[in-house]
Amino acid sequence: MAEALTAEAILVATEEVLRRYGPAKATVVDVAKALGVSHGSVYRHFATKAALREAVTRRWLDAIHREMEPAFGQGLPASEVLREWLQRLFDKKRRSHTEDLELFTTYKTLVGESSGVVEDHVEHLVGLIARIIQAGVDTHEFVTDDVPRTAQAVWDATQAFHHPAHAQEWGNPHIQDAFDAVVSLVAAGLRYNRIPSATGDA
Amino acid sequence: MAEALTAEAILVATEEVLRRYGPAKATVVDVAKALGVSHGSVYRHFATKAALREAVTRRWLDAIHREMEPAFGQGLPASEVLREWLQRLFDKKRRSHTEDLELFTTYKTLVGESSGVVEDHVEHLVGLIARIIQAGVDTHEFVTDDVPRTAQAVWDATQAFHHPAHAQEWGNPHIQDAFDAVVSLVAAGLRYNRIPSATGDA
DNA sequence: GGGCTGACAGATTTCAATATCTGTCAGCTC
DNA sequence: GAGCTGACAGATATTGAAATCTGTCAGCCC
Repeated sequence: MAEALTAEAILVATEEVLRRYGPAKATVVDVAKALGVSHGSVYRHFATKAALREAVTRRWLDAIHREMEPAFGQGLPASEVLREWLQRLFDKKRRSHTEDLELFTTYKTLVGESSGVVEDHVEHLVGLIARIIQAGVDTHEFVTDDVPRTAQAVWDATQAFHHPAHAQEWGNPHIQDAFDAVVSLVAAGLRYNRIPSATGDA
Repeated sequence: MAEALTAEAILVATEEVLRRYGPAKATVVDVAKALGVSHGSVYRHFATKAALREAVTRRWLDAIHREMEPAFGQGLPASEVLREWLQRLFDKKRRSHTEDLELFTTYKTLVGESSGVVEDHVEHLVGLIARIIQAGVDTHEFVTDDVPRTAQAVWDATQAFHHPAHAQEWGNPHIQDAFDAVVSLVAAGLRYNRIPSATGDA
């Protein structure tokens, strides 16, 4: 008898099957075949095919979280930490789009299926931006009276450089220049921004 | 004999057919039927079905251009003109999405088909933003050493509120707050922004 | 003769029959 | 008996034949 079938082994096999056949063709039977078990066994660990795909997506997004820790502690100004962080995120997305379009499309499909997981992912990344902004506020480099709200605004203002719907523009040779322009604009805004609260106005 | 068949009449009929059947089902034969002519006659005015659809798209986008003239000349600061302009654009898109989802989807499809027309459209709107920014620079309200580049940055930073790919988020009750936060951040950035040129850095 | 028609070829879409897949579960195996 | 198998019902996807659509053009009509 082989090793016991674990959820982890199923996830690894599912990733492999998704990579090979793509999200449209990958079936639970394929995953079971790759593991040398009956497909009924897979359902012992994951209630539905959707749950299995969601678990793969979560795994993938968690790996991104690990790579997106902000680069504090090198004496850089907060604007530079923010710029580097956004650049790192952009590079990661852009590279995975240009170098492995099929895998990118696969994950884009998965992401479109499990909105809850993605909301958690976005919330996490916006939280990291908030930490960077807070550091800038602490050193009086940035001005804002609502850090979480401003972090969300930075996220929203840079959608063109991380939201997969904009991926087709990432091949444009001027895209890095456009990125620099937006980040500079945002960074300048952070230095002097006082966002009026939800009802008021400047 | 009826009136002579004009390109204009064909465009009107095509819009009607698209509205009625949607982009997937609308055929050139349907358009001809609505006009009471043979479909061969339509091809006398438009070389292909794609050209016909593109002409409808252009017509629609031109109508938007006419409604998006900036509100200068009321003594408002440039930041307020910009804010009102972006709000007007956002409202227009959001309303057409919530009040007539089918038509919105139709135009989204058409837009996806004719990228050249859309590029012209975006270029026009970014040009309008540039005019607003230039007015702000003239009164020393804004600071930037590259107006067109900054205008593009404002456009890119507000993608979440006009790009159709983000339309599903426009129903979120907090979306207006998110919009205000981004516009405030951008407006603050315009007051103090010096975007480094393509190669340099701050 | 300028503009329109309608028949046509090839491309695309539809539809229904067929095959495959998902999710369940009784029973087998170690 | 904990974990796995494999047969099964209903849901979904595939396929290929038939129908429809696009784009052309010779000829008709005012």
